[in-house]
Amino acid sequence: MELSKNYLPTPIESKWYEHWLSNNYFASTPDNREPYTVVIPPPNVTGVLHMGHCLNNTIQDILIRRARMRGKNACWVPGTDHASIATEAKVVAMLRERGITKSSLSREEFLAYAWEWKEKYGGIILQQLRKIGCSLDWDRTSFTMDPDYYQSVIQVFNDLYKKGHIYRGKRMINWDVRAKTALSDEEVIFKEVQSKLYFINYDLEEGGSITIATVRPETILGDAAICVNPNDERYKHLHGKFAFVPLIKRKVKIIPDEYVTLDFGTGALKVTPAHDMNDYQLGQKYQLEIIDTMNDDGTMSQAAQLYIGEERFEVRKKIVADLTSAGHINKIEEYTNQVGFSERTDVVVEPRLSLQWWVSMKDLATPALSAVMNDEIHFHPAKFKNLYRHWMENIKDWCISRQLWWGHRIPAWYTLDGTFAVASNAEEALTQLKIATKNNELSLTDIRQDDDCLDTWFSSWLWPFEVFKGLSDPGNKEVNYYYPTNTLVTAPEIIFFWVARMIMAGFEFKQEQPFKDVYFTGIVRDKQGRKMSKSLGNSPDLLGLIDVYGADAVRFGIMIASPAGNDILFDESALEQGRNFNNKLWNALKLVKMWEARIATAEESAHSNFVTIADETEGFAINWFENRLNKVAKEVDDLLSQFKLNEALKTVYSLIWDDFCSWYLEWVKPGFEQPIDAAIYHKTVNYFERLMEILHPFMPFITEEIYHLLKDQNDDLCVKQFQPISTPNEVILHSGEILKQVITALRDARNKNQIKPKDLIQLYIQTPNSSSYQSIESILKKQINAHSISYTNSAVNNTILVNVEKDKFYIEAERQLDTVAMKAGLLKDLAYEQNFLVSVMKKLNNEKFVANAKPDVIVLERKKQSDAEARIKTIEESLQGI
RNA sequence: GGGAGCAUAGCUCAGUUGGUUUAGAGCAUCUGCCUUACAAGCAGAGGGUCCGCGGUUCGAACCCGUGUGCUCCCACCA
Repeated sequence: MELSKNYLPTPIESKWYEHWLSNNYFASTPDNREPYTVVIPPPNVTGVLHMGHCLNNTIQDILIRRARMRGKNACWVPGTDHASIATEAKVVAMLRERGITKSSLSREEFLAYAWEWKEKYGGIILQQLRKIGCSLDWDRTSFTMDPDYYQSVIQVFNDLYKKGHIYRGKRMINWDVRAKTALSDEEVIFKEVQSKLYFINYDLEEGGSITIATVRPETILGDAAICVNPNDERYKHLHGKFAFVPLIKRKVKIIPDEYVTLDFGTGALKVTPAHDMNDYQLGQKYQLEIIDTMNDDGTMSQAAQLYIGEERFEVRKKIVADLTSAGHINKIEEYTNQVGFSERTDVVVEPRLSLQWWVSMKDLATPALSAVMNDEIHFHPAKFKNLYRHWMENIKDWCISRQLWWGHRIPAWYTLDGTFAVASNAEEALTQLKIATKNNELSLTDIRQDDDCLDTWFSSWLWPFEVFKGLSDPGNKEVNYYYPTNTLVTAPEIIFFWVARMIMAGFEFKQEQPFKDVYFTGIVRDKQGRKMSKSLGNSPDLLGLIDVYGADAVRFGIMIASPAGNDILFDESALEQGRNFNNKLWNALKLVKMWEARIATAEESAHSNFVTIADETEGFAINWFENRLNKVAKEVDDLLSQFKLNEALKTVYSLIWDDFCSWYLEWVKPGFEQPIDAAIYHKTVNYFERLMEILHPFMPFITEEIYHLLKDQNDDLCVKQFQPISTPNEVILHSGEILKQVITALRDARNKNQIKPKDLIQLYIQTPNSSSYQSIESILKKQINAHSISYTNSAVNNTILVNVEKDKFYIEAERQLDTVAMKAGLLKDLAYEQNFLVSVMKKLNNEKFVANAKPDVIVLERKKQSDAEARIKTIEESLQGI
């Protein structure tokens, strides 16, 4: 079979993904193996695959594939999140394009469109995950609004309500006065605008006046107090005194509170609890009256007393004029501030108080905090523990109602007079309401369900157990087997939104932690360190990149650039490195396939010049690489156990590229058009297979392909089990390192002396233990292009001298020697060694060091000393010879 | 404003409890090679005041203090 010049990923990737799927390799069912479970952080149904997903899911796939190859029952659950805000916005936009406004539709009609949208676009991202090779158990695909899941969310709401953890409370929301709807924070766009800061005099009850500063003079009609900093000397005498709101003469108290900054405006703040978040909190603290001076369309209400029914910005102009004529305007300054605008209608957003549903978090947070602090749940990297602790210790209550239709509708029903009941369904609510209102005549048509739906996170916090129907079918076989899950892989930005809440939900509803390890990925940024965003247009087209470089190269590129716990600066050059690595593997395969065609016959093997595995030299190469393989396999395994995926990949990369390709294959490579010993060939194939095993979790496609091309296989790498790792022989490994060092030093000498690569040299070795070199002679010859190697007891004249450790090497070539350069090189080496010796002797001559340092440290320093002395002696001898 | 984190080669990062490190890797750079798997390659090399200052210690990239610069999260200021 003819192999292509370069590796061509596309057909190979689709071939193997189909093959794995048709063999059900990704499907998991409970059995007697140990489970390894990962639930995907469900992407939004609106999502299309971007770099963040790619990183996140590549990591999960590496963990899952490794677990599968380690004999675990690996189960990776896919799914999507209904993402109420994002999806509703998409659906509204789609309707707008069709000329339909949301307000013209009933809830049922709107939801029909939303489901239509979800069915059409909601699965795109899951399809895209197949492209990057994710080995997800597709039979388990879940959705946060599946019928059972939906019911569990409702049940959780009821449960928390019964336990007294859910309550109703006021909250300031973003109100769009044109669309007459609440906006989510994401839908508010802050723009810098040129405003005016008005300084307004309020008359004091005891005479005189106090001046406050505001950019919204129309809201003074809702003022309930004036607040000053308690440490502000200017106002200390006014604490507890009264002032009058201009125009309407409402009497308001002057209260001291730390909230007020001394150096802004006049240091005196008007407090308007109905129209400002912070003022609302001050109002709560001091039990101030809440005067809502605005209607839902942005006009002034009855409570304003003045300008009733007039539009807010008109009122601003009028009230400034009226205040001026009444002599209350002290001054007006230009002022630049940030003002929120509605994404939908571009009108200025009005903060408005409304009644919302809340979860009290203190009790839920307690077990969730200690689980992480006691490392029952391990955070990787651990630095996120601090952040988590700080947030959990200062946890605020969670507002769970959203003014949206797409989501889990809040299971609360109201009578006309506002009496409400929380229940699983309308019938149950009716029963409760009949009792509450003492009205047995009440019917289903008299009660109305809450219009709002629940925060998306109120469903996704159940994800780790509800994907196994842990609540809808409690104690079922699956949840008992797979829960708690093993590893959660997610971005640190949702540590509070999602991770913390899943931990709370796990303890609250399953009495058990949801996962054992949490791996926080970095944020994917562009080359300049900017976050990837649609508006910057700096997110690359991932599917396009996969087409160009192949999925394995994309996986490689993103992982090699992704240090644990740090953000990744994405650069296409990393993908090139991945593609080049693919080619390297492919070419190594081609070399081995060439050998396959030239395996030595019995006669050839009997030939006296033929090298076999039994020869010392080839035996050394085989022996060395086998040990090297075991050594590095263990390192990789340890790194992966510590979730250092990026270091693990670097280590495998270097094992394959440097140790296997650059050293080992060159060492065992037969001479030009020579056959290869069968035993060496089979060993090589076996090593190559093991390398493919180790690399498979990172680059599944090419490794599977090479695994099958190497020889006929009756299994697939995807489900193969890792071969056991034997303990490496450090002595052999060390000899290998010395050999590499000698080869490199001699090649360097060739380079520096401008000996052409093709020119053969004659090498003389001066060493006390020539036997150690005799066993590697033919490798050495091949690697430095020498026609012969001999041993000597004294310096060889007219040669290039190279020192490695205590041994001397003389290169004889048909070239004029540059003794000046050679001497300079040796002097440089000598200076380095002498300086090194000085630093060692400084320690050893220090009595305090000898008295205080650990004995093994001193032994070490003494060895450094003798080694350095020996090297200096060698160099000095060499210098004398020049 | 409150909190968290980071600072080591041109870039991205390793560097385990302070001592085999006058500091390692990959990428980039430079030199020489179209050598019979691979020029998307091979061989080799150069490159660092471990952010500044002070301290602890026999010994500091590592521990402590301080200054500077950057990043993120939360609240965003009338």
